[in-house]
Amino acid sequence: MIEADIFKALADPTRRKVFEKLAGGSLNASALRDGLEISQPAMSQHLSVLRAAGLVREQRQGRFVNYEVDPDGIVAIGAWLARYRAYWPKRMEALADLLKDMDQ
Amino acid sequence: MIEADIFKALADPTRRKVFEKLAGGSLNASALRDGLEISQPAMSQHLSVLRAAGLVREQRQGRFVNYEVDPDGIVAIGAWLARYRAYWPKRMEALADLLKDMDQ
DNA sequence: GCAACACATAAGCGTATGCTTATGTGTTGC
DNA sequence: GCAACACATAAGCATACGCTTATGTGTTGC
Repeated sequence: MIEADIFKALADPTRRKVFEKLAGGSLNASALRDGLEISQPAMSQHLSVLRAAGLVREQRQGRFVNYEVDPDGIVAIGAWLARYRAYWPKRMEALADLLKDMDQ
Repeated sequence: MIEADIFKALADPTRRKVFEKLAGGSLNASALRDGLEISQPAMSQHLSVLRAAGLVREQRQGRFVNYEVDPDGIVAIGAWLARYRAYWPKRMEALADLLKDMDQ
């Protein structure tokens, strides 16, 4: 059950901040530490959790490891959210189109 | 920051099961226990967490308390997801309409 | 080769979380 | 009133989680 990992990963405020940073573009682990007062191992562990959840993917470049948002995680959340379509208010009706595509 | 509560609430597998049950319709705390091998206080605590997160809302009816999905929680998740629109794959493009409405 | 660097992993520790049992609060119906 | 019921809260406990320091792994450039 990957959605378990996703919600657990996003439950931590630091990981959400990291994810949000990556939404602005690809960054390596050191760059991600800027602003966040956190040790290097802590960041490494957080990135490991985000990666295991499918929210982030990595790409080695020399001795740097670049991280970026993994669309798969985004899709998984969208798919989960789509299951509760019956409770979407009218202004979220547009999501119905998403569900339609995902069912295929 | 309510989205912190939302993701924390959904990080627990039992609470996700409860939420999914409620997606099928309003239920009271005892009925929600059916199938889930969990004590009455545990369920009460889970419901408290879900309610604090805005995912669920309650309605007293005599000595029963009926719980139902709170659309506010759904919208909050949708709004969060909308922030990462740039990383949605094409088949999630429909969500763009949601973002548009939410920005108003 | 080897020193410097970027990152990952290991081990240990304090706190948060989810569970249990016990008890409290509020409602129903006799 | 009071017994039965539905649910909430309190207290205590085992485990999970996030952090730290220490160390390991892999890459770069001299």
